[in-house]
Amino acid sequence: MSKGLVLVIDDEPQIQKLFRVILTHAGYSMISAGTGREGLSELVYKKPNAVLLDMGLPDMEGSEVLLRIREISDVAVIMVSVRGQEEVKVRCLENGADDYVTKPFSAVELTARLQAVLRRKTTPGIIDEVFDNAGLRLEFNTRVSTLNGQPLKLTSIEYGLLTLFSKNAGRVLTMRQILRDVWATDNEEKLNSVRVYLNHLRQKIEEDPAQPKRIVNEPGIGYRFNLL
Amino acid sequence: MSKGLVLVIDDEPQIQKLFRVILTHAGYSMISAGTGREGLSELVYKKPNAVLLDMGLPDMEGSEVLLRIREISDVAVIMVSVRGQEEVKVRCLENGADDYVTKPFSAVELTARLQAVLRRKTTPGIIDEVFDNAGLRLEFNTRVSTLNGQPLKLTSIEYGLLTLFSKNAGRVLTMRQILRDVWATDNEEKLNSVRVYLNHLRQKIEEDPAQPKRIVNEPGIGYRFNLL
DNA sequence: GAAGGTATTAAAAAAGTATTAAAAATTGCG
DNA sequence: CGCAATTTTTAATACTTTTTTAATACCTTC
Repeated sequence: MSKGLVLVIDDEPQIQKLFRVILTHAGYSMISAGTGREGLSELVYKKPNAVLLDMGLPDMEGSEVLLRIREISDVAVIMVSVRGQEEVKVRCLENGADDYVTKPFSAVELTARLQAVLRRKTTPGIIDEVFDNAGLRLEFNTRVSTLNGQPLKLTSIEYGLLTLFSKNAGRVLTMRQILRDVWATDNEEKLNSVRVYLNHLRQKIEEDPAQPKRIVNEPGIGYRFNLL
Repeated sequence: MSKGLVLVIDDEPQIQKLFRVILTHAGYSMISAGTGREGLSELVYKKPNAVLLDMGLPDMEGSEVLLRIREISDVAVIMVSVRGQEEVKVRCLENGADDYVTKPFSAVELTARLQAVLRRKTTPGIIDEVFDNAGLRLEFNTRVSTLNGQPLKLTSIEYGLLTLFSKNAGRVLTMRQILRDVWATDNEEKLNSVRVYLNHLRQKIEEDPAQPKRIVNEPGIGYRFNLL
């Protein structure tokens, strides 16, 4: 029994082959498309559970394909890009991509991201009343937070930040997304504030704040909140 | 088999008739009295399970009758009043009335109140009308509050605040929620009043008002009422 | 080892809260 | 009705905490 159907949109045959090996080995079924146009068509007719979308396609930009996908579907999309091009990744994440992987990537990394993204998409219970992971607990209705049973004293912004993170655990949030959600602004002058507060939060919830395991930076993109 | 005997004290024959229809239909037996004096007499000799007491009687004030009743009996008493007269209702509740209905009322409303009151009176185990925590006690029916057994003298607003808090123990209430519930307004100019009253309440219910343990502030949000 | 982004820290600024007292409004009572 | 007592509001000031700002140090990658 397949774990799900994955559509790979990539024009390089070797990469296609690589994906096929990894995905089938991990228990997924895979269909492929070599162009953005073809990919969109496959999306409509085969209704895959997830899409792996290469940024560099012959007929159109990956980010353009993403926009078209989002016009018609809420399917899980993982962008596949080469190193660099951070601005593009950021734009894609803000335009609704669920995650991204950078070539070269390992099989473990890819399947882990895929699994995480699928779980988030298919579990409707993310509107949960409590977040609880490895000793960190948030009760959203009472606004109580604890770490290993001890009360966590959080300021209003710290709480907002942690709430945003916990509701998007495993995914990368761009600085802009954080600013918009917590500060309700697009004003880039507040970027420093985000960093200061991430520091505060790390001091409070990381075992070793100098070696953060939960709130990790994705250089040039933003931050990822990991489940432990 | 009757659900119980109800004494109606009211001087208007039509109202008497109305009560009789409603009560007998709901399965109660009913006796009536047209004056306060007559009502008290009936109470002594017939020992009803509940009394419906009209506020406007020819010989004496309803509140006066209530006081006389309470001198000799613990019977369930529901006051019947016309709309308005809030102060009178409050005073009656403080003087031991179990509930009140406002004319005009529906049959459903009356029988529901009656049933609730009788259940409370006859099953002492039901304490959902009481808040009790670490020496602080509120009886919502009678509007009586005590701290370590000593009567707490609360003003109307103080009582409203404390009721709101006790019914939302453990969760943060925003200033706006407090304003809406206790002051019935969204007018932000009243924010200071909330602070002044929180101060009053703390003086009355906190062991050390300078180091409040029950009513704690969540800066930027509002206040949390903690159970001890 | 320069450049770009990131982390850390401390102090300044802003926002929010506590407390007090007196004025205004309301209520209870003769 | 009108006085006295109480409750509620207003306002001023002191105080605390949060948030921002800004300067400096730190990594990583090329």
